[in-house]
Amino acid sequence: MPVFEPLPPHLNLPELEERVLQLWDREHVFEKGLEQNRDGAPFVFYEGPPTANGIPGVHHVLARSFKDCFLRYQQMLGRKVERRGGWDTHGLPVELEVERSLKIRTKGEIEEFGIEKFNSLCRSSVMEYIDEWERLTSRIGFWLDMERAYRTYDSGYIESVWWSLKQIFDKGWLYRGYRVAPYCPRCQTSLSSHELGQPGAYRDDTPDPAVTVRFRLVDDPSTSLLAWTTTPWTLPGNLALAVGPDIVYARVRQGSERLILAKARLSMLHGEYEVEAEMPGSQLLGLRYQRLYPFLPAQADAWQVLEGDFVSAEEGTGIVHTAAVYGEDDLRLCQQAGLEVMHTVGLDGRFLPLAGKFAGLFFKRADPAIQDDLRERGLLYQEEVILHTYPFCWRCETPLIYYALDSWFIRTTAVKEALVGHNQSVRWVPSHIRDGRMGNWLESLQDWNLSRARYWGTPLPIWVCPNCGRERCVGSFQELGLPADFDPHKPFIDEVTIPCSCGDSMRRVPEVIDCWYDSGAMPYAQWHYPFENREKFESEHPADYICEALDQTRGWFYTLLAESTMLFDQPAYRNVVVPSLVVDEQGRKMSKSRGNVLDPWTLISSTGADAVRWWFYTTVTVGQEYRISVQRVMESSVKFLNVLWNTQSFLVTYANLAGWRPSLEEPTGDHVLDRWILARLDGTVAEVTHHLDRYDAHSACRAIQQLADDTSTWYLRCSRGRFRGQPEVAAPAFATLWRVLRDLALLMAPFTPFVADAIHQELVAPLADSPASVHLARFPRERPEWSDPELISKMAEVRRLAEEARAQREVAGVPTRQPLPSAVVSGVELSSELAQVLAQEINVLVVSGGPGAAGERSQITLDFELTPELKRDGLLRQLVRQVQNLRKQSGMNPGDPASLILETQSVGLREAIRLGDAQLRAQCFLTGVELGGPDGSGDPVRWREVSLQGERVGLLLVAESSRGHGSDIAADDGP
RNA sequence: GGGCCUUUAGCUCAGGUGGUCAGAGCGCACGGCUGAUAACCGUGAGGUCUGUGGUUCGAAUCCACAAAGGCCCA
Repeated sequence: MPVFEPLPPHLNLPELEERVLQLWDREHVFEKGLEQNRDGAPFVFYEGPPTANGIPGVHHVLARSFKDCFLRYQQMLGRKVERRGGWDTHGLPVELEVERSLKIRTKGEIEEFGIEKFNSLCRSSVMEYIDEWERLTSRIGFWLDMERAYRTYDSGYIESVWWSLKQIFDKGWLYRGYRVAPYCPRCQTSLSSHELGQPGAYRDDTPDPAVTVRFRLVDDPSTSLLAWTTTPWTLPGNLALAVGPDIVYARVRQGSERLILAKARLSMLHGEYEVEAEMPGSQLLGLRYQRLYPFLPAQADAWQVLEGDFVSAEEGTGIVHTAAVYGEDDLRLCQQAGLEVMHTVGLDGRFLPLAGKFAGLFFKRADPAIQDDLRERGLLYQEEVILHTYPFCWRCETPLIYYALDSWFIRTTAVKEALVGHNQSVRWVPSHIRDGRMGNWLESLQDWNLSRARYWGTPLPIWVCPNCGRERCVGSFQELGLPADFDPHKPFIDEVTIPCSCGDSMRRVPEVIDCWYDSGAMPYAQWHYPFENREKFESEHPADYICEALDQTRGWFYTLLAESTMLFDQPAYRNVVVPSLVVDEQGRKMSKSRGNVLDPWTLISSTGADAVRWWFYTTVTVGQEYRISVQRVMESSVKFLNVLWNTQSFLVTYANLAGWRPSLEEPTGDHVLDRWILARLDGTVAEVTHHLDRYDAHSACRAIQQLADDTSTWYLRCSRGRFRGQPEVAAPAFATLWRVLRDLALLMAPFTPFVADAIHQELVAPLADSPASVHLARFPRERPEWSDPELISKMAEVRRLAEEARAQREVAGVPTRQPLPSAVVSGVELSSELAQVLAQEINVLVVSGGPGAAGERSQITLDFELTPELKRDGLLRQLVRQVQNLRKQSGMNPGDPASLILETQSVGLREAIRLGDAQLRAQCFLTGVELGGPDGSGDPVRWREVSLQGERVGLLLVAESSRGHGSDIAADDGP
């Protein structure tokens, strides 16, 4: 009865993983792991909620691989690691999906359809692919508690969000204001950045008029300020001109008029001119000019030159025309100057009645009319057509208009310093994001535009009295007398009114909030804080660790930080790992239109999830792009998982053959190779721990891979003889290899949870009292008694000398199989054990030390003098090799008895066989060696003619166990 | 227009704090080893470490500028 389960000859990873999944399921390994660490110190992880209204892609596998490995690591250290899943359920993308399915495009159509029905469709749409998500999550081995997952549309979740908004409202940080947004006058809605990111939203080479306009000075109408704009339709709304205070301006005479513009832009003048004066922009401030149109009501501070930090002298005239409500800079400037801002164009994109002869004109159509008008009045200095990038509505292709809309804001700028400070305390991986992408974002922080004039979202809990204008922010359902299970979504919540102290009824504002606020609220809202779980939340916030892709910097990473700072004056997470993008083999972004999207299921079913995970960890450092393909993942898998599997397979084969059994006793490690590989193991444990504590999976995995490689290509290679030797020789080697593989499985468990557990099941499970899964075991710890840096560096030297020796053999034309009498090593002191390892590896009888100064590069010199005995040994070794080859090709297993019939004319070979008979029988598991000829069957597998040192030799191998039905053997898959 | 990242052999990528750092793997050619192996080892072809300046006794490594690609924001 073999101790270890015999292994299939080749590793079939997808199949193996399915078996491990069944084991986890059967043994409740996930639940047991949580239970086991119930009293451990919490390691808090926040799951960034995805939206399940689309199918998951390869990039989700990436993020989830990184999420998983650090959680498994911490759990193996004994920490209590809850992993509550969550779903992001609100927002415009959800609405757009439903709009598509209903084949409607505008808000009017939604309201006609009915908000209640519409929102109910949104609610189900958002969970449409939830099964798919759960299936993939489980298949890639990401352990996540999906049964208790939070959902941002749950009433309790929304109530927590309301609570938080009330905190912010009470601090005076929630206010109503204007904001300029790209707006589609046909769909009558502003577009989110998400929609602007849609392919085709921005179009290069859009032709637009570019006009240079004279603004005549009030005090001297023969002198004009020149301003340049590509949106003539905004000119009737002009309120001010802006100059840069440090830009140098010039006043020039041209014919009978004087013009003022930036000195650096004089080249745009046509015709002769004469510079009369130069001045900095600061000297122009306050200069008053005649307004172009009398449409807007007069106000004291309008139509003068103001200072604008956004003005540059690289385009136009260096003087910027400002219509307050049609540009972000414009709005800011006019508000700072205390101007009352007003629209000249309505929400339908047409000029308002106040616009005189332009009233009713669609804004784009007004361009030529306004140009004609200004030209006739002599105010147009120059006009041309330019090509530039301009945004269009991705739904209806209408050119967008930057338009100031009424909106609610959170005054994040009030806590800017705290945000910057808390961000500094976070460990970012890769580190540059902290001061780069995130740091810069915080430096140029704007107030958070919170409200959305949409339908499917958390309703903004602000009620306003139409009579007296009183505003009230509601922070709980109880305040409204609503039950806990009330559905607070539109349209239901809009029917709830509050009596106002003035006697009228307060009504809720119509807006919902930015769904990013929802996701940023998950630390507290997932626990319905502060209505429930007060202590739990307060003791576990901030999270130890989060992980999402790079695109979340200004998304979730920011909203978590912002809300946590405003509500609790804390960061929301201490460590954040940020994997970059997954792109195709050529480095291009994956997109449906390119047709280069790699389906995660295709990938996993051909390579296995562990291969994909390992590839993600090892291929590049976090932060770089992942150029993925099935082929590439496969290559990395062969390099590591396959090698490791074969190492295990070797142990299993020979341990079963020798009847060796594992025990919990420590390996004795007397042999230099055992001491060496244990020292390597110890060093690797130290290294991996060091890297994982710093959230560096890449370096940790590379160290593990190096150890696996050393185990296979040096430890095993050099130890093969011992494994086949007598029990007292073999046992320490088995014990050492077993221990290395066991600990490798532990080290790998966070990264390749399937293979690690399969190795554990194979090697460790035969022991009594072993953990039911590698994931219920503890992570290895350093063993100072194994540490031996000196031996590690000496062994590196031995490996280098072995290479040099092989190179010398090649030059001399003597194959490694031919034993040589001796080699002399100089420049390095080798112990006799190491000398023996080297001697065996390069096949010489003796390695001795020679002269050579310490410090100089070590060298080796081979002695190529052959004795008849050595020649005979070489011959015998070549014969052994041929017989072994024949055995393998015949499908025999090591240990299967066979007898050999051999035909040769060579006296030398006959002599070698006679003297080496015992060795030949032992190494090749032969029961008998006879001289004879072919059996006449002509079977090329059984009867083989080979050439040994120029002599023709015929070999016939007869398997003992299968005498009489030898064809069964020949039918095996062979070479 | 702004920010961040990347640019090292045909391909994929390593190279804390500047001084054997010019490397590994894959691929190719030739040879070798091997009863675990789709493995391993050796030799060879192939690189002005994107370019240009600078700091330094010395730079792939630090600084500046430029080019190409990617991402985010506008």
